[in-house]
Amino acid sequence: MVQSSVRQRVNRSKRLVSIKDIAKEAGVSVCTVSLVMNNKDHNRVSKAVAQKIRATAENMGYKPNSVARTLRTNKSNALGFVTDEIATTPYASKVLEGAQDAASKLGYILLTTNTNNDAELENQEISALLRYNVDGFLYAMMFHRKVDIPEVLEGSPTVVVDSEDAAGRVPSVYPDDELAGYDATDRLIKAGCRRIVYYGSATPIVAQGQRLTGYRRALAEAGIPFDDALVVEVSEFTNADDEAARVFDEIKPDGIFCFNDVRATFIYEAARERGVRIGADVSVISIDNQPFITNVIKPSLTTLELPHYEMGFEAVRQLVAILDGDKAVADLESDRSMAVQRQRDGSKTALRCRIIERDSIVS
Amino acid sequence: MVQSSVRQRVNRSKRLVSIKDIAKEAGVSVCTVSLVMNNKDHNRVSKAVAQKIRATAENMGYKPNSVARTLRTNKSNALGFVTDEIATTPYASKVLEGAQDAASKLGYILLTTNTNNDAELENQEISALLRYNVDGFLYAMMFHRKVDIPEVLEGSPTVVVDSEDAAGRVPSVYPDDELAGYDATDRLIKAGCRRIVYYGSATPIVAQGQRLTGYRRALAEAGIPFDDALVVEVSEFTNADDEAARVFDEIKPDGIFCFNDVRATFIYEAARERGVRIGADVSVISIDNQPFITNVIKPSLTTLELPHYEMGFEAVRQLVAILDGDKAVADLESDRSMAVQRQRDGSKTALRCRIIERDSIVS
DNA sequence: CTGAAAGCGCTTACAG
DNA sequence: CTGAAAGCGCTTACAG
Repeated sequence: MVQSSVRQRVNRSKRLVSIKDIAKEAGVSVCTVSLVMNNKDHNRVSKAVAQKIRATAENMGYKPNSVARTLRTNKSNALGFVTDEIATTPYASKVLEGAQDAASKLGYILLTTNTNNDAELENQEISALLRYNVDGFLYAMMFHRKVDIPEVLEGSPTVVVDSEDAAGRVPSVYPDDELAGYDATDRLIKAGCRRIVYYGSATPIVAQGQRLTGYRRALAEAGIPFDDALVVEVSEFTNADDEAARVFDEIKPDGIFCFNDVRATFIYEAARERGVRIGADVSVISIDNQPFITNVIKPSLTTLELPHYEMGFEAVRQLVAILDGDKAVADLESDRSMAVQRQRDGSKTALRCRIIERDSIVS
Repeated sequence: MVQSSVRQRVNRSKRLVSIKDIAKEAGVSVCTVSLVMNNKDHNRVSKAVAQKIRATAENMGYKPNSVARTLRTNKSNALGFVTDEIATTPYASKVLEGAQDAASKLGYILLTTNTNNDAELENQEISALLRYNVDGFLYAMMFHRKVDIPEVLEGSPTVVVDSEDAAGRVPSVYPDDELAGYDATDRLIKAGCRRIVYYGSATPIVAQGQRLTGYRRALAEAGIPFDDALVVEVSEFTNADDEAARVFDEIKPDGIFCFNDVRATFIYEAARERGVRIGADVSVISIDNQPFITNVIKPSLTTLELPHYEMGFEAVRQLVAILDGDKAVADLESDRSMAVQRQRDGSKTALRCRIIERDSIVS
């Protein structure tokens, strides 16, 4: 069936050079080699011997066998990355990228698995990773919610990504949706808006409540009274058109804060139909930063970016801190994670969303 | 720094129950247990003893230790998944999802890593996976091109995903771009179009050439003469607007086959400015199926979907076939991979792109 | 039908 | 400063 299997040499018998080969070549014992290879030779192995061992290891292209080390030490330097469903949202897979970068820098590798939102499969997959002796888990969700940590994970250090442990026990890294709501609203206020619609979500997910809270806080700070009539509950699949029409025909705001980029497209369409010019007659801001939307619609959409990459990166940082101590992660700092403001509350880490300025706000 | 580390118990000393524990409990030797656990007890262990062993294993919650097995057998049942850059294209991460599903069904796990298109980093990352004794590699690219397989991969069975090995040696799984060009053009012809523009890419990537070839084949089969003036070379970042204008003002086609959904948005914009009604006055089809584009623009865009999930799935199938033989993958069949038409040419597998019917073609 | 023994590559007390 | 020995959990000839 697969014809190429003939052509491609399957070299399973290949053995990498081992500590034993080096010991033989250098004329010492394996334990001396082990000491040197682990940099534990100070005051225990003579400089000359150590140097000779290092040289022969180099020459022979020695690479330590992680499997053997794991078996012996019960420490794999491997992390399990468990997702409910990869990439239902585009760019959510940036979480994995951030996690991979941090893991790589800290000397860890990632074993990834996908549970398809199926509890039984989830159990199986996690059990499989456990058999490979992973040191800990990233439990990564596709959007911000309260989750129950599966029982199989008990006993393994775990960090939740893009969600919060409902029980409040497992450290969780997620976007600061309250601050995002505040920042978005505040941006409109700074642009001179006084009558600001929150074109929100009809689904009571975590982000909806928190962004609304941030919206209210920004209004309060600016001395603008909160008006319930300016809060619109929108479902992408049912009332988005009608509510967008109502926003322009009845509410007539000078600023609109959209729950996400997809919802913003309905506002754009309604504005276009009415000849209302976004970025000139009315200001619009939203959350998500899906370039295929934000750059394609005219005028391009100012929006806040969810810190997917940063969540993955930060979650690994915290997990390794638990595993190996804070010193182990002290040197870890990425340019991209610099952009993130940490706001710690016990075991929870909320990451700030960066604003991406484009052309939908009146200047 | 991470305060939760205090609260969360790090249970590294925890040992899972081992074969030895079962042997002791059941009053037999470890090798007998091993035989039974691997279902190699037929005619070698008495039924009674085998059953007793199975029962105690069940009771004690025994899970075989993959690390120990790997060390002993030099077979890890782990695959390395190497990408150049995760998710520059949204939904490209579906490749990983497909790979994970197939791997899971075949009893494999995935170690994933990201090379950020950096040759040195790539080497390091692959070496790291090698130390974990992966049995083979998926070398997954983010779009269809000819790639050179890195030297470190030599000696390890490898399958290329969403690209072709330039040397033609390593099996490769990628989208059938010629057929996609044919299918898209043919769909327009079937809708009655006779003057069909190929609004293609200015960059000479593999997909561009192959889709153009498919476009020409469809025209030829329908007896429509090829006209060079109907082929437009478009860059998203420079001439897309101008060329879209030219399409309507000078070429005046009855059908437009766009290289991808992003380019289609320029056609939509130009049509709108001119009052040309897509789906009524002119038919448009494209390739990619980015729902944030295809469902949001009006009328919704008929497009061909790149088989990301299927490529990942199929690549794992082929890799495991190389590793364990065709019989090992005989039972593997996913509903989603059913949709794919296999067209084999030596070590190459081109997967057909499915058409997603929406409202941009005149009916 | 069952067990004793060796060994995969490594680390870690321990002895000298 | 260096080495002999045990052992992580498993599998695989081999002997009986």
